[in-house]
Amino acid sequence: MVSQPVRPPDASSRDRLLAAAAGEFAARGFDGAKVDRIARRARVNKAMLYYHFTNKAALYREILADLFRSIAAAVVAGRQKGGPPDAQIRRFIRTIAAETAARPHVPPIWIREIAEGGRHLDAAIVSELVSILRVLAAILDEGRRDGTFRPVHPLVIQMGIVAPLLFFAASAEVRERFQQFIHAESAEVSREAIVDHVERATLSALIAPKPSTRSPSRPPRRAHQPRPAHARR
Amino acid sequence: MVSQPVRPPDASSRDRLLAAAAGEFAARGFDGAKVDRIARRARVNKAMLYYHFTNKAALYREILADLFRSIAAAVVAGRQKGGPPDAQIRRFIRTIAAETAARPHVPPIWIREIAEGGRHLDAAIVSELVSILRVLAAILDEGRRDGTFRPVHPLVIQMGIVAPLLFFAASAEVRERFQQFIHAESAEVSREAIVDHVERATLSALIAPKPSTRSPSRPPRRAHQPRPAHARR
DNA sequence: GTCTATATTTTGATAGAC
DNA sequence: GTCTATCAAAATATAGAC
Repeated sequence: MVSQPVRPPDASSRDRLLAAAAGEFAARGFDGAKVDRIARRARVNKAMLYYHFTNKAALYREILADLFRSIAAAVVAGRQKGGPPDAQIRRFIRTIAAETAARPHVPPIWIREIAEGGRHLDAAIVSELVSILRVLAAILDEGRRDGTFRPVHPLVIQMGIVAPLLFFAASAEVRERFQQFIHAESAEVSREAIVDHVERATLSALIAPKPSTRSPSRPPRRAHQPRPAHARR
Repeated sequence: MVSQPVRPPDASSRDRLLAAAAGEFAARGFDGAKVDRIARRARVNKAMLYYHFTNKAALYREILADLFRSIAAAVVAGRQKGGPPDAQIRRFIRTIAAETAARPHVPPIWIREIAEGGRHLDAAIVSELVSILRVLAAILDEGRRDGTFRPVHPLVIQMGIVAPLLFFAASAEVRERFQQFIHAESAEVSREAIVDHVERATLSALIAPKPSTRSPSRPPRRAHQPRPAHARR
């Protein structure tokens, strides 16, 4: 049952194709990515691509699946470390940030899938995405029962966290490209600055207001309450 | 100097092409959009597209330019209404939200441009984007001199605001498509829920902490200070 | 597993009549 | 301004030898 010798038969062509494809898909999107270019980038003959993968779409789905699988795994692992809700939120944020920083092709691809209406997502992939959301929902619920968090839509919080992180990472090229126009007032932004802001913004939006304390120039509006999350199912 | 009769000579083919193209580009991206499909959607002969526009790229740039021009205009107009910094931030957020809600093709296109590294942006378009950022920077600066806001990178705040709003709007299709998988815990989210959250999160992250008050489970970390924004230029 | 053709389809773009 | 017909390039995919 030892399926393969310790060192896989050939770590080269298939893996190189995957790496090259990830880069190409990230930079150009599914339709903009060209099979010839992927092969060339991988320094592999184009026919090899069709030897290893059914077609362009299958190759893309493989990358998508792997991408979300690993992020979901990291998030789930983080959840298991437990701790107080606000610390868990911070960990959630830093996990996403770390994953996107470690693999630069993630943000553009993720972002594009959103814009694309999830046309390339299949059930397996969606289930990974869902498990990310479920972790967050669990943390939020814990915090709510705890009394530290106000009740919120997990999806809203998800977007508040994930969107800025992805945008920041994905926009590196635009920012650099038009640095000259952005002037000094906001030239380079460090990765930590974003992560910090997302942490601060998310948490302070989540923290249930102490009955006494008031924010300076206006009393905080009541949030649109989501149904208590137990309605169905 | 009355350039044209009250009713423009023909509101049809050109405008219909623009509308159809906006939809197609939003749904498929530049490379995924097909000229034939745009023409068909506009119920116009394909040759007409090339009569009105130089080529696919020019058509796309026209849409991009118009899109950012109108958002920038709305934001600048909002700025001129003045008021206390936090109210201005709220207005900024609601302006962006309103613009994206009014024109559903905006979010996907905007998002895609980020992922694309701004490959299709020309100087004119970038200048509109910059003026949006400049408005925000001005508000933030006002708030900082005011003592109500802590010093921050405008771009960080921009992303914290714009990214979730765009994501929410652009993800409508994905969310609906996989509603079944998201379970009840976070089924539909109202547009106001997001806008509310973005307001709350942004403002509470911005508000300079009253020396006395402390957030519950951990003292707020010092932000990574940006250089005071006066260094160069 | 790898490579050289090559088949096939799709797509952006234009010529030229009306 | 509008349409038909058509071209030429690009791009996905495969056959088949090694």
